Order: sequence, then C-alpha cells, then structure tokens
Amino acid sequence: MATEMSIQAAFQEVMAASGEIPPKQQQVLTASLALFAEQGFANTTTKQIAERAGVAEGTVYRRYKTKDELLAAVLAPFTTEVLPKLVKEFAAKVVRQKYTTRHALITAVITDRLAFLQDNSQVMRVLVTELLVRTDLREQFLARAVPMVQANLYPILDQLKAVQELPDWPNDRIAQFMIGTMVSQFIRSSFTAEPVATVGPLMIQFLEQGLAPEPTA
Amino acid sequence: MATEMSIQAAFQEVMAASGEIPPKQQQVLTASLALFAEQGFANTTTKQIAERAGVAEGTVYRRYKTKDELLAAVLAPFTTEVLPKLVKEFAAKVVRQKYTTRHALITAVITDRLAFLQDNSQVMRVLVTELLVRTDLREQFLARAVPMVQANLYPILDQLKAVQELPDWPNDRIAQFMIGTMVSQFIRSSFTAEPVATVGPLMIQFLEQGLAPEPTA
Amino acid sequence: MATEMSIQAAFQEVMAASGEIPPKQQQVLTASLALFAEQGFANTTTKQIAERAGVAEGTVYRRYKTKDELLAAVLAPFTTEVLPKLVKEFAAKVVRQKYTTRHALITAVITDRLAFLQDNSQVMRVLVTELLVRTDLREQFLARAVPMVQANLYPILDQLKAVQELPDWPNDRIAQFMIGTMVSQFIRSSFTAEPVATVGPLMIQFLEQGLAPEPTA
Amino acid sequence: MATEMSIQAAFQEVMAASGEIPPKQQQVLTASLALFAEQGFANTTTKQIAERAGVAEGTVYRRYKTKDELLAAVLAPFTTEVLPKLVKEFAAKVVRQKYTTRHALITAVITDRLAFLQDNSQVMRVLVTELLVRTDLREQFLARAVPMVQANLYPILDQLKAVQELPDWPNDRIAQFMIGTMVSQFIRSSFTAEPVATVGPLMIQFLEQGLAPEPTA
DNA sequence: GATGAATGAGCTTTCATTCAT
DNA sequence: AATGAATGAAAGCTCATTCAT
Repeated sequence: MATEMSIQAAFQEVMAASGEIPPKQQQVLTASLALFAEQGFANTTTKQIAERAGVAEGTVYRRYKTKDELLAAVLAPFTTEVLPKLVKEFAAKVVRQKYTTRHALITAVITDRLAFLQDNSQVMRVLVTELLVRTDLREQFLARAVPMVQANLYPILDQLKAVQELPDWPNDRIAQFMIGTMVSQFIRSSFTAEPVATVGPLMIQFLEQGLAPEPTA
Repeated sequence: MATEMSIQAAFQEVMAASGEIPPKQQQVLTASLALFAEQGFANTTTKQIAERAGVAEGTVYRRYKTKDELLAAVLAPFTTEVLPKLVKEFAAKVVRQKYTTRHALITAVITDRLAFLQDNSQVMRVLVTELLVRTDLREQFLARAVPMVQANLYPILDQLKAVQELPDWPNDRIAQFMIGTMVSQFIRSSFTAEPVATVGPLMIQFLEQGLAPEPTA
Repeated sequence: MATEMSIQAAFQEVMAASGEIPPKQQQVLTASLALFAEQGFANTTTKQIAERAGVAEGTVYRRYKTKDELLAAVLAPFTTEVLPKLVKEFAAKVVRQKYTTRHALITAVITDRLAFLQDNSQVMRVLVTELLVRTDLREQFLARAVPMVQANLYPILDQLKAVQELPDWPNDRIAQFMIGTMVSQFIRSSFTAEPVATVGPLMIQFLEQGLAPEPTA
Repeated sequence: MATEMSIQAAFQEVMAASGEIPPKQQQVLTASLALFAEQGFANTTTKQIAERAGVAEGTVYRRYKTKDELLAAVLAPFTTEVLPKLVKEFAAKVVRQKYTTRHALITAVITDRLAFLQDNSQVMRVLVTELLVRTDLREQFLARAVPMVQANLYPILDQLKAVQELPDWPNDRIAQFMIGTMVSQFIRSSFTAEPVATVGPLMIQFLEQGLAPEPTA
C-alpha cells in the first residue's frame, strides 16, 4: 500500500491548483524546507535560502513578508492540506474495508502511515522541531490535528472495543501508544538513517499484542 | 520510587567536582537551561540569560567562552554524569533484585525512568530539540549513550529472553519500543501539560502485553 | 475671488502641453502628490504610489525614470507654470486696477493668495517640506521664485512707498512680512485643520497697520 | 539680551544631570542632530551617524532601540526641557518687569526669542520638518506646547488688552501673528543664511504697528 | 571576578529599479 | 504601453563576544 501523497507532492498540487504561484517561489519553498530540515529554522539564513533556490535575496520576500511567514508557508500544507486528506483517506479506507480486527487496523496504520512518515521525513522533522519550540505553532497545530484524529480515528476504536478487539482504555491513550510507537521509529531513523522496511512486521506484532484486550476473567 | 538524581543535583555535583562553586555561574547555568527549554537554544540571547540569572552579560562569559560551550555545559551533566549513573544504578538494582519476569522489569523501568523524565523534563526537552538539529551533538550523544544502554540493558534482556519472558526480537527493537513508549509520553505531556502519574499502569500493561513472547506453538 | 489656477488644473495643462495625456500617468501624479503630502517624499514607496494610482509598479516608471523625477514632476507645475502665472496675473490685475492704497493691495493679496494657498495646500506642503531638506531643490526654487517676485511685486511696492502708503523699508522685508504672515496661516491650518476663511479680515488689518508708514514727524 | 539656554546646552545639562549617559552616547545624539538637520531624518542612515559620531554602528542602538527612538531622543529635550523653561523664564521676566506697553513686550519677545531660534536653528529645523510629516509627533508636540503658551503668554496679552495696548483680537491670533513673523524669519535665514541681527528693529516696528489697537472711534 | 558599554559581522528586511512577457 | 515578478544594493537592527574599568 503506497503513500497517497507526500508533502512535496502536496506542494506541487497546491501550487498548480492556485495556478498563480511562479516557479521561483516554488524554488524558494523547496529550498527553505530542505534547509530548515537540515539545519533547523533558526540556523538557516535567508541568504542561504536564496542561494539554494537560485534566486536573489529579495525574491525570498516577494510573497512572504517575513521569515516566519516563510516557515508558516512551508508547514501550512501539512496541517491544512495533507494531514486532513491523509486522515480522511485513511478513515475512509478503513471504513470501506470494514476492518473488524485490530490486526487489520494496525497493519493498515503501520504500513500506510509509516511509509508516509518516511516519505515526508523532511517536513516531519521541521514540524516536530518547531512544535517543540514555538508555543503559537503548537497550539495552532493541536487545535487542528487533535479534533481531526478524534473525529476519524476514535469511532473506529470504539467499534473495535465493542467487539472485544481493543481493551477498554481511553481512546487518547490507545492513539498515543500507536502514534508514539511510530514516532519513535521516525526519530530513530532520523538519527541513525536505518532502513524502515525491516521494522514493520515487528512493530505490528508489538502493537497488536500491546493493544490486546485484557482476558475477560 | 524517587529519582536518584536530577539535573539540578547533577549541576551541584559537577560544580563541586570542579573545585570551586561560583554561585553566579550556577545561576547562569540554571537560567540558561530554563530559557533553552522555553524558547530553544537559538532563540535565546545571552542578554536574556544574564537578566534571568541576575548577572552582567560579561559574567556569562567568565567560565564559558562561547554560547555553544554554555549549551554543552547545560547538557553535559546529562550525558556524562546523570545518564551513566542512572543506567548503571538501574542495572545494578535489576541484577540485585534478580528480576525474572518482564512484568517486574517493565514496572521498574516505567515507574523509575518515567519519574526521571518528569523531573528532568527541561533538559530532556533541550536535548531532544538540539539532537534533532545538530549533527555533531547527535553523534557525540549517540556515541556515548548507545554503548551504555547496550552494556547495561541488553544482558538483562538476553536473560529474560532465555526464560521465555521476552520474544526473540533484536535487543535494539525491544529497547526502542520501551524507550519510544516513554518518550511519547514525555512529548505528550510536554505539549499538553497533562499529569504523568495517571498513565503509569496503562503503560505498564501495554508494554507487558506488547513485549510478551509469541506463544510457542 | 476664486483661484485662477490650482495644481490639478496645472497638471492638466502640462499634460496637454506635452501632447498626449496618458490617463494612468495622470493618476500616478495625483497619487504621488497626495502621498507625498500625507507622509513626506522619503516615507512614500513607489509601491504605495502604484496602489493608490491603481496601476502596476512598472507603470510608475514609464514616464519618470526615477522617484526623484517624479518629485520634480509633482513640483514642477508649481514653479514653472503656476507660480509665474499667478504672480504675473496678480501684478497685471494690480496694475490694471491702479491700487494706490496699501489697503487695496493687501486686501487683494490676502483674499486672493490665501485662497490659492488653501486650494494648493498639498503641493505647498510637499514644497515646503522638501525645500527644508534638499539643498539642490532649494537653490533651484529660489533662483526662479526670487527674481519673479522682485520683478513683479517690487515695482508696486516702490509705487506705494512713493505715495507714503508704505514705510521706507527694504522691499524684501516688506515681502517677507506679507508672505510670512500668510505662510504662518498655512502652517497653522496645516497643523490644526482650522478653516482659513475666518482669519482673513484680521490678517488684513494686522498687515495694514503693521505696514503703515511711520508718521512723518 | 542673550539666550538663556540653547538646545545643545540643554543636551549637556540633561546628560550631566542624569549622570549616567556615557560620552559615546552624547556623540551619537550630537551627530544625529547635526545629520538630521543637514539631510533630514529619513535621508540619514545609522551608518552615517556612527561614522560622524566615531562609534560602531551597534553603539547607536545601545541606548535607543530604533532609529525613531533616536529622533525622539533628539527632539525630546526641546519639548520636555527647553521649551517649558524658556516659556516660563520669559513669562517670569515679563511679569517681573511689569511690561505695560506692547512695545516693551514685543521688544522682549523679538530680541529674546529670535536669538533663541537662531541659536537652535538645527533642532528647530529638524523639529519643523518632522512636525510637517509625522502626525504622531505633531499631536504630541501640540498637546504640550499649546497649553504652555496659553498659560504663560495669554494672561500677559489679556493684561495689555485691558490697558488698550492690544486690540481686542483672540489671543491665538495675536500669538499667531507674533510667532508667524518670527518663524518667517527663521525659515528665511534657514534658506538664505542671512544674518538675523539686522531685521530685529524692523520686525519690532512691524509688529508694534500691526498689533496696535484700533483707534476707539 | 564582575561589570556593562562597546564592537562589528552578519542578519532580516526594504524598496527603487529593471525587464521579459 | 502596461504589467508585476525579480533584482540586489543598502538599510535597520541583532547579538555573541570583547575589554577597560
């Protein structure tokens, strides 16, 4: 099961959709994302961005009035376009296929979303780093992401709980364990550049066992 | 079970070890840690540090010749003093108590290490953020931490595997799942300021189930 | 007595004189004048001008190659067209009507020129401000204006001095007192937005008394 | 009658009084005033200021966080220190000497205040130019200056009106004519660099006649 | 040791000006 | 003629670092 869409692809789509985003501005966004991921936002200068993008420094400021706006523009597609689409596509697929076991659910989540994380490690990295440091971004992101996960993942969890496929734990904990297990993989591969492929089956098994309902005594 | 040592205590020790303990330098370190945790290293100015520490800007440079050295000094106790001591104390305790079930191991890890993360959330936060961004720090940290975990945790894991208390997975994966589950909690509480206490039992159960050995057919 | 010519009218004339009248250029000049008057020349950007004029930024540069040329174009009608015409018309009228009392002269000056200042307060403001700051403009302006006043006003003053209607002061002083009294009114209304109409009679009386010849003992 | 205090002197006094204004900061203020007067605020760069002051560019920003604050600091002594002192000293002197004729009053005003304007032509020039262009500064200045003049000059005018030494015009008009006549001289000398000394007697006579009460029929 | 004024390299940002379309 | 994206020199400003006191 392949990733439906990477952030880069989303960039392209958004730009093409708007129709009016000049190519140089795309180069600026692409260069910004790459540099932010490599060095962090604060350690990246607008001069570096201009050089990498092959444009003049003034061009960086043509569409985005400040460096902060540039960061927002780089991260925006993730929260406003990609994340909703991914969550909804995922939910739709799960619902369509009427997963009735946690095995099926977890397999879907891991294979699908892990590949997504992998494909978008650049943006993920920028996002995680900045969320750790910027209160405003964090609140803005959580305000969008949390309800989205609640609306799309929680009903599925409730369903599986009803058929004894999941323990009677709070949904946010179950989600935390799933997401946490994946993020741990993301951070690890971000550190050590190891191939993700191998960990998939193990992770599925770990989660499947970990999220098994307690044996009804 | 209380934390054996917090970073603040470690600061004291490091200070004591280096002979003299200029109180102003202690204030500088404390202020730096707090500000780096709040705003990130790159977004913190030496002026802010001086103000919060109640010293002149020049004083910040008395002991540490650059801002980078200050970051190193803030993080050093963690990698050079706290982390080794913690891992070793933990291993010693485990060995001493001859844990023969993963339940006992996981309970010990979660209650003990989670409290530790909690107590040192400031340094943890600075550490995680900077490790994501600075290649040099990352390599340096991994070069120290990985062998340490390997030397102290892996033998215990092997032992438990031998008595069918853990599945026959690579040790680094088992460690990843345990650490990842804890770090996910750290990041979550870092984002939402929820009390950690409540999650303990659930986390133990999740890990215990997740790390159960596959039923030998 | 109405103003013979306002700057807006002068713009039209200058435009007509130069053959074609591109309406967009007219908009550019009008917008420039308004913005220079509101914010000063140096604080106004070509982007603001383009926006207010409803044209693209490049269009601003179609006729005027630099921003300085634009300032010159805004001020030019005043010194090259309006001022000469006004002074000469004034002189002609005075001569035609054979004013033989300073009362008649001052009344004519005040009612006529004060209305003129009022109608062209925008250009006046830009002119005064820039003359205070730009040495080159100042010299250029004085080189044109001073001789003009000398040629047209001084003979009339001499005439009135001859019939004891004016004191035997240097003409430049008499002119200074008259002009200064009017300019003071212009600056005041520019600051406080008060209606000019009311001050007319008082100003006439003040000047008439102030410029009375010393009683011949 | 000499000027009691020039702006430059006021600078010195304020600086000396505060005690804590380092010499380099004085150089910055002095250089700023000179350059603003020569070229206008907007046309002066912080680099020029640093060069003229003989300091590094960063030093310009040590005490004043923005260029605007520097302008405020340059003009502040005028409104907060010099203007009040001058108006009050003047009023005190007038009252002390019990002027009962407008001749005495006008002579005092002209000789005294004209010299003041002359001595402080630099600051005056910056002040006038910026008041023409900056709405905020203008309101702030008027809010201070107008009441001050009203409180100190108007009673004296009322007194002279009572003894038929001044016409029954609104005080603000009388003040306008006096101030306007002086400002006209200031602007003229600012343009042409002529010596002021010579115009004194003529100006006194002009004002004295202009402000004579209407002959009671 | 401690101070904080001073430094200046380098950053973000602005904006008059150009030019392919 | 008109457009507006692109330019890049130069402006305002920041801040880690130094050093005389």
